[in-house]
Amino acid sequence: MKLSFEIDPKEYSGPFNLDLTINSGQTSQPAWLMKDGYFQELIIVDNQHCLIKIKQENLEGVLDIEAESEENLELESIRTNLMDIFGLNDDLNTFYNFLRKDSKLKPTIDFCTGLRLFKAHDPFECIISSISSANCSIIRWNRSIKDIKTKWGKEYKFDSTSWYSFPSPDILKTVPEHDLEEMDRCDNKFPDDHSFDKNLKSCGVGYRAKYMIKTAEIIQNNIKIEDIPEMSYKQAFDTMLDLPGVGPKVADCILFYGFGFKEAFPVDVWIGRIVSDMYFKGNEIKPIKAREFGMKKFSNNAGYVQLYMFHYARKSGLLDRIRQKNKD
DNA sequence: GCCCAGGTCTCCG
DNA sequence: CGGAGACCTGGG
Repeated sequence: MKLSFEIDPKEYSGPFNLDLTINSGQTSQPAWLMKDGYFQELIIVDNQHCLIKIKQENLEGVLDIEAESEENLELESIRTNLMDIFGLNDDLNTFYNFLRKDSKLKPTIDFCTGLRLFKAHDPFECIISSISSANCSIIRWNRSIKDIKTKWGKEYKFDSTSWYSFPSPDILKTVPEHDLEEMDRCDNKFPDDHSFDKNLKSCGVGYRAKYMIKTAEIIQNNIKIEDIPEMSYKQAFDTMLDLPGVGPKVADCILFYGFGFKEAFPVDVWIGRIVSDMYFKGNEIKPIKAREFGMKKFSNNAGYVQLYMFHYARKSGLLDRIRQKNKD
């Protein structure tokens, strides 16, 4: 099934910059592939995998969307999904009024106009990729996620291009952790080239491999992912903390980028330093304190403020100054 | 070849 | 509870 439709700016409140939203380095998922002028990704709609191509000709214009799937899908389901993924239900005008009331935050608007939450299209993938992102470079964990998809995901072909879904918890919980385990499982029927590369460590995830397998198992056995959005923030946070490889920073990333909890304030070293610089005269405060500060001060806007703070710091030169200061 | 970045876990007081 | 050190890998 193939269909195309548009989303009109009248359907959402405030500006939207698709390119900025996809490429601002938000920690939920690798950026969507840019090809033939469209951002493209395989997403899940009504439990079906569906290839989305989306384009924004100009910032005031409509979004052009093409969708393709093996089964028939409701256009309205796809629209609802995309509105959710790109934060189009968030009222940016109201948010900007909030930013303008804080002299420290007001300047972020000019650097971030149209930047929205880029929400994960698959919450389980978001949980695993957030675990792989901890203590790891963006390039490395993006590559890991791609590897995991090609090794254990299901293949979908559209226009002779192959797309791979992210494997479900019941698949991921059974994958071999490292090459020795993979070898043990193959009953001495070695591959011709004697290479063992269908194990998690071969995807470059390092010591996080065991966390991911255990997390997949816990989710499969003890957690209903669809219950999480119904929980209070605190309850959801504690649920995430029980997963191995998930600390406060990763938990908040999962809650904000994966489930859309707006009161989460994920603090990595950089956000910690930015908060220290903007609100504590450069006196370095501990990440856990920065988190408490952000949640209290920004409440339901905390997630978005974090997003805007980081992008602003990158573009305004603040981040470079902080970097320089930390070298001395 | 060596050192560094980057959150979480584990261990120790 | 708070602090210190280990953890895996890619890049400079």
